Amino acid sequence: MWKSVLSVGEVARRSGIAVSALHFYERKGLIRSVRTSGNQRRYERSVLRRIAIIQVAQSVGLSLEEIGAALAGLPADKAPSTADWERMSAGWRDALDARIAQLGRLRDGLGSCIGCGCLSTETCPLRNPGDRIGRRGKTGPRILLGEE
Amino acid sequence: MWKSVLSVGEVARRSGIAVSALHFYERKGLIRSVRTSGNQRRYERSVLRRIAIIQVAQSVGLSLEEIGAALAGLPADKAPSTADWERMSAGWRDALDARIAQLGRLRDGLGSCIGCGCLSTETCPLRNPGDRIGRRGKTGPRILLGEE
DNA sequence: GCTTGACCTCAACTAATGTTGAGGGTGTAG
DNA sequence: CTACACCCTCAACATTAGTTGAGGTCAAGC
Repeated sequence: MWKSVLSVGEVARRSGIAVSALHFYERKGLIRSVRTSGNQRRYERSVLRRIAIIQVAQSVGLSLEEIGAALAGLPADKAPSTADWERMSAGWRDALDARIAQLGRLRDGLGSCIGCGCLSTETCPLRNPGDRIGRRGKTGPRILLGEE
Repeated sequence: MWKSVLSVGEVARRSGIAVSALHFYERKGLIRSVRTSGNQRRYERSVLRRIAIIQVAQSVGLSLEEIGAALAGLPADKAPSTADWERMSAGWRDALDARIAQLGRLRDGLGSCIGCGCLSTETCPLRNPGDRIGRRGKTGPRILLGEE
């Protein structure tokens, strides 16, 4: 017999995400589960795809909130369509491009300042890059992408 | 008369760093001050250079702890030598290069997967990049650079 | 000498992304 | 039917990088 639903432990093993993190994602609304009569979580297989997307998006540098927003636009308990995935990943690729360009500018500035050591507030390109690392809010983790 | 020392407010204005953050950096050992008879902080002018370095290093993606370690190797209350700066910034540029390359691989994977939507755990390059974003510890903010 | 703005410390709070542990229920193989 | 692995909730903790506020002090101009 083929299992059509998965327990939280099975999802954890298959996805490499800790059970506690799966609970957390569920609280945040990123994934959903149904419950057995005994209140245990059971997941559709499509949750694995959803988790895969979450992992990729995290490695791109998105916050869970942003990922949740992106995920909210697609079917909750079916695998996303190719078009859905295409739209999301294309946007992320663009964001990555922007981030890469930004880091490139930073590196070039660093290169041109090596040996100069000026760090002049006025003239040093490193001091006035015009694009410091973006943040969400004033505190918390730095994110990888500039503001969009 | 030319001021040889600066109050915390002056440093804040000149560096663009909040007073509370300067206190914080001091607690973390990144910067130092002397005190007046009335217990107020007074900074050597060289602290501005040090803060500039901190800002650049943060925009490169280093944690304050890493920055502190790098800063620990150079004179506490003199401006760092050109050689000091050269050594630090060269290392950071290399780290940036590595990070840029990593993001490039991620973007390429994203590009090749757009329209495929596979995300197969086995075969999808996005799922097995071999270089997810580095972290310090298991929790806390993502950092921008891979492990070194 | 007094007022006003700048400064002091310390504790508590923020935010994101989870983990850990206590205390107790579930499900299934034998 | 019983043991044992697995699952549940909820609260507290960890980490980074700070901010905010309360309660009190310092310094400088008038």
